[in-house]
Amino acid sequence: MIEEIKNNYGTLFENDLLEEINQVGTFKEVPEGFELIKPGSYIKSMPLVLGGAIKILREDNDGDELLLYFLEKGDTCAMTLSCCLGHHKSEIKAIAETDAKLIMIPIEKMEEWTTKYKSWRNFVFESYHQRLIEAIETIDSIAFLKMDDRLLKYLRDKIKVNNDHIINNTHQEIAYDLHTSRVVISRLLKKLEQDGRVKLNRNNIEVIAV
Amino acid sequence: MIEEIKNNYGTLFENDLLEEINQVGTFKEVPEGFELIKPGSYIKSMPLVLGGAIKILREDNDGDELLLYFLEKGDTCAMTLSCCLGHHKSEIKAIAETDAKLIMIPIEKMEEWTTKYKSWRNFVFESYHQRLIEAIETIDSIAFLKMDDRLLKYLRDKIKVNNDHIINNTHQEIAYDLHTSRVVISRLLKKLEQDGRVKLNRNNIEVIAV
DNA sequence: CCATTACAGTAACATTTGTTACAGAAGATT
DNA sequence: AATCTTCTGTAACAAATGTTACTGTAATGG
Repeated sequence: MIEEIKNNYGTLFENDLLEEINQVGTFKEVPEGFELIKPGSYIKSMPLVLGGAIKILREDNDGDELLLYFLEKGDTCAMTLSCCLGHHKSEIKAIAETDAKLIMIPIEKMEEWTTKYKSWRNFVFESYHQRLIEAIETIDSIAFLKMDDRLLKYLRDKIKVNNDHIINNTHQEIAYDLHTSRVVISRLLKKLEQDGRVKLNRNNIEVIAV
Repeated sequence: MIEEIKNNYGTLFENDLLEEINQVGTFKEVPEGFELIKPGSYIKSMPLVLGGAIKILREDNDGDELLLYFLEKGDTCAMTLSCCLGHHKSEIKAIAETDAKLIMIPIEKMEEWTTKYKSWRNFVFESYHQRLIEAIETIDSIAFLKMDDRLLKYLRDKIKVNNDHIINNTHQEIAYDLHTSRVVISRLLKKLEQDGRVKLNRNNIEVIAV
């Protein structure tokens, strides 16, 4: 495992810390679609992403969803962080977007390392900063963009995290992520196809230019 | 000054730290409407709020605005924090919502204290957590609520931070904060007045029940 | 006091987004 | 092959929000 940790975090953390992560962390491999965090649950360990992508969603009381952002390798979930450190409940839902590899760090260690390792502290601060910025970018999208541009941004993000120009999702699934209706997405995708920017198939969207 | 610091942060910080804040912090009093942070600027000191309220806004490239959240006494601005610690540019705009009292902490001290004081570290983590949650609540509002409910939430927040049931703003100003048009706000406020929930005057909204 | 400006009210209309309903095609199941 | 289910396309319509234009009235400044 140590090799994979070094690949992703080697430049960030000192050797002592890498060694500790290797000692106390639990390696975890999850399949696409696996629910890592349920809203309202308490979290006892924090994931460091080694590979694959994790989708972070917000869910309202009616069960309506909205995609907040994706985590990729080298990332960690700031919400989980703060839930662990502050002993708050989870405010979000996390689903494996692709098959993913993680290391789970027990919450006691996180607190210990915060005191012990400057690099860990910086990592935690930097993670918070990144997530706050991503949350604000999400706000930008919803507040300032119309649905057509939000869809384009979504397609771009999907391509990036999946590293593939083919998006294997139904229109309904996309509608959930963007918190709109299936018909709206179908309508906009059709428009994009007419403009030659995507090619639509069943369960599958081939992105040509977004 | 030390008394005011103790009033707001006495339970949070140990005496040594309070003393240091008193030593190195600069007391600052700003009038309502004062622009504390411009988007895109670099920030060299971090504000701790002693009194009054600060409004944190997001601005897009066209100059369109959206209210993110308010800071009150005992709060600090997580975006500023992370800008300082990570030496990033400001992503937001901060305006004094009311006359406000602040202590400005030089950025070098912040980093020093992060190593030195556990209470400071926890404060910083807790601030990040709060701001992340507020950002997510803002996302909830925009994504899941219609404009009428967003307006109600806005009125409630205003009452809270100003500690006054009279809101001294024009419809246009409210429209800016919620990123919509003046006509829409006038329309919705009129509806609220007809329902007996507010009383409308020039430059001034008397909130009865929201 | 008069002229000017800022603010609020309202109507008419455009646009965007959401909803309902239905049809046909693609897969899956038996 | 016949049936069933899921996914997509489309039309028609409804609701929410945004835009333009014009009004009257309150406040302001000479």
